[in-house]
Amino acid sequence: MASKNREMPDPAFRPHDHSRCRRKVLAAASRHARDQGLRLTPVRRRVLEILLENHRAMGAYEVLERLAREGWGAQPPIAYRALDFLARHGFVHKVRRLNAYVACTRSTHSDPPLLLICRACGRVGEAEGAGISREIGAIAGARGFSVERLGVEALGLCPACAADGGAGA
Amino acid sequence: MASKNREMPDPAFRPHDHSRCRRKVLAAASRHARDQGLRLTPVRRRVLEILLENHRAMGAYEVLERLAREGWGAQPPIAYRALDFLARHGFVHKVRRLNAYVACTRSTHSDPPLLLICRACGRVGEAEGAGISREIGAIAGARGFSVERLGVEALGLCPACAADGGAGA
DNA sequence: GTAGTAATGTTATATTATAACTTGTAATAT
DNA sequence: ATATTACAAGTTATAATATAACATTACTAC
Repeated sequence: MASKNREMPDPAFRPHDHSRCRRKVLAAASRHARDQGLRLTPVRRRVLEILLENHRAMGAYEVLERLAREGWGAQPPIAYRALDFLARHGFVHKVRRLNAYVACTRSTHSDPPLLLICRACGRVGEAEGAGISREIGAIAGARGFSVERLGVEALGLCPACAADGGAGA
Repeated sequence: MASKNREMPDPAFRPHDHSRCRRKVLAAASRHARDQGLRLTPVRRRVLEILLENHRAMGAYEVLERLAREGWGAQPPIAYRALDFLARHGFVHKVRRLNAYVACTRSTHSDPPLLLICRACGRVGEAEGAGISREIGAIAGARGFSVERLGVEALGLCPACAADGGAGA
């Protein structure tokens, strides 16, 4: 077992072999789509690839611009529909604080992650949120509230930027 | 001690003496502003009052419309500036999932709450998030990420709407 | 191959938010 | 009291984000 993710810092914040990282996620996504009977069509796949180019979140219009330059439709719904599909099925996460989208790089597309947003470099990491989710569910449940969807976003400084003094990336 | 809030369901989801609820919060806000040297000016106070009319979140333009009808400026910055001020100082919370604002009804304006958003009736409750915040801080910290701001939003059904079968309010 | 369904393309517009500058108001120092 | 300063409110304009509605194309099941 080469990696035991539980106590590893998120790769998003460390130098790593990103082209491998990207390929792995994409392959996993393809498999997941096939298994679930989801249609990971060319645009959708391309949007995922674009988001996977780095660990930053991109706005819908930024994605759209890329698509347009590559010959896809140039109207907002093109990007929004692909992003909505990807988000609905857990391939990407919507970062509400940024009105932007980031590719999910975790192995599971099920439970919602804890998003770690670096305010200096803009990179977004994901921590497993299962424990937190359970706990929040319990707190809410004690108040009679049943949680259906959960979003947890932390804004702060990633290790690298904290080392830089928090000023820049 | 009349109420021990820790294991009480949020009043937002139960019938209660709302005019008392509202007055209490407003009085506490005034006190807080005075103590902190914050200028709770007429527009700002009025915006807080408007949000306090019920436990739902309102969009900035909805607030603006109210202000305009009451003779205040009718341009977006009027509303946004008041809302930004109130949010910066914890008098209201921005509900990112809704792009809307809800008055904070907790006694403390310090730590970030866990927002409970009912998808059926639109009411928003707040649970104390201190424990959760600590835990998230720990998880992030273990990855070298230092959390500065945290947002936790749960979408689901409040007790009343769950009893209704989740269809309406 | 036809019918039904889902995805894409396109036009138009709605919604949310901010920049930049002007005018007013309140606190502070003299 | 009045000049100075700083902050708040008003105004104009526009930027950024998102969706509705409908036409066309592609895939799927029969």
